[in-house]
Amino acid sequence: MDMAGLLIGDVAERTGLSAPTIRYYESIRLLAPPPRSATGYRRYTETTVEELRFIKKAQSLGFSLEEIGEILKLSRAGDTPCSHVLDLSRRHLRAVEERIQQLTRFRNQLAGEIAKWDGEQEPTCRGLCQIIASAEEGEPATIELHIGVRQKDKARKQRR
Amino acid sequence: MDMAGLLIGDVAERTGLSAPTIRYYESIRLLAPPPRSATGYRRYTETTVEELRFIKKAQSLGFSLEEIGEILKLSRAGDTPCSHVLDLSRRHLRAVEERIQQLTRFRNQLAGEIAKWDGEQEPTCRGLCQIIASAEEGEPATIELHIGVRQKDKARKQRR
DNA sequence: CTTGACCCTCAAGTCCGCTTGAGGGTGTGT
DNA sequence: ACACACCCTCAAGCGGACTTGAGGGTCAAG
Repeated sequence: MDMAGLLIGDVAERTGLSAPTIRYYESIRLLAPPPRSATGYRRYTETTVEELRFIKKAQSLGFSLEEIGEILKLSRAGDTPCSHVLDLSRRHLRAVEERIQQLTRFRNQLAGEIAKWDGEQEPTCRGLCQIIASAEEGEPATIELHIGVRQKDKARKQRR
Repeated sequence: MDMAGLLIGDVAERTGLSAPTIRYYESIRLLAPPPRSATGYRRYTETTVEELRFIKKAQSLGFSLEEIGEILKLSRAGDTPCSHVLDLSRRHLRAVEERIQQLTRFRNQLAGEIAKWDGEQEPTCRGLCQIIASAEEGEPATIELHIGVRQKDKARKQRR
C-alpha cells in the first residue's frame, strides 16, 4: 500500500510503449528517473504519460530520440536562453517544410502515374508494363521511371 | 588499359556515396554485381550512377533499402505482374499522403507558435520563457507545449 | 622499379532504437 | 503458505545502414 503513482506497467498500457522501452528511455536520460516506492518500484504520474505520448508523436514526425531529448530539456527548463528555443524551433520548422515539399513533389509524380495507369482500362498488364519498359529508355515518368531512371537532381550532400 | 567503365571511385564521386557503401549495396543485392575487369575491378556504367541517385532520393523520402530494392526489382523486370506494381504504387502513395498531412499539421502548429513569439518584440527571453513555463501548466501551446504537454491523440499502435 | 593512389575481400565495429533473457524480489488473492 | 502477476537490474542480442581495419593486389607517373 505504497499509496499511489502509476506503475511502469500502467504507463506502458496507457502509452502503448513497452515497460522495457520506458526503462530504456530513462537509461538514455530521455526521461527523468521517477521517484521509487520503498521497495524500488518506479512511481509515475500522468505527466510522464503525456511526455511519452509526446515522444511518440515527435518520433513519428521524424525526430530522433536525441533531438526529442533536446526539445524536452528546453521545455523543462523554463529559464533557458530563449533565443535558443526560438532558433531550435525555426530550424525544425525549416527542416519540416523542406521535407513536406520534397514529399509533395514525390506524391504528385506518383499520383500522376497512377492516374495515367488507371485511365488506361483495367491494369491488365501489357500496357502498364510497356510504360515501364519504355520509361527505361528515358521518357517522362512512371513510378519506376522516376523510380529507376533519369533522375535529374544533383546529388547533394547527404547527412553524416 | 582495360578500356572503359567507371571505377567504383568514380561512381562514388558522381553520387556522393562512399565506395564501401556501394559495395555494401551490392552485398545486400540492392545493386547487381557489375562486370569486372581482368584484374577484378568493378566496372560501372552511367546507369548505375543513376540507380544510385535514385536510391538516395528514395531513401531521403523515407523508403528503406529493402523497399527500394523491391521497387528496383519491379522496375527492372518489364514483364512483372502489373497489378503488383500498381498495388505497390498505391500503397506507397497512401503512405506518403498520410505522412504529408501529419507533417503539415505539425508545421502549422510550429509556425503558429513561432509567429506568436516573433510578434512579441525581440526574443529577449523573459516573455518567451514565461510562455514555456506557463505552458507547462496546461495552456494552449508553444513548441514545447504541444511538444511536451496535453497531447490528445490516442496512442495508436506503432510500427513493428 | 619504386611510390602513391586506387582497387579487392572479409571480418569486425558503430550507432540507433529497442527486445530478450537470466536471475531475483514484491504483493495480492485464495 | 503458495501461486502468479508484476517489479527490479544487468547483459546480451538484433535489424538497419553503414564504416573501419587488416592484409594484399594493380597501375600510371617519375
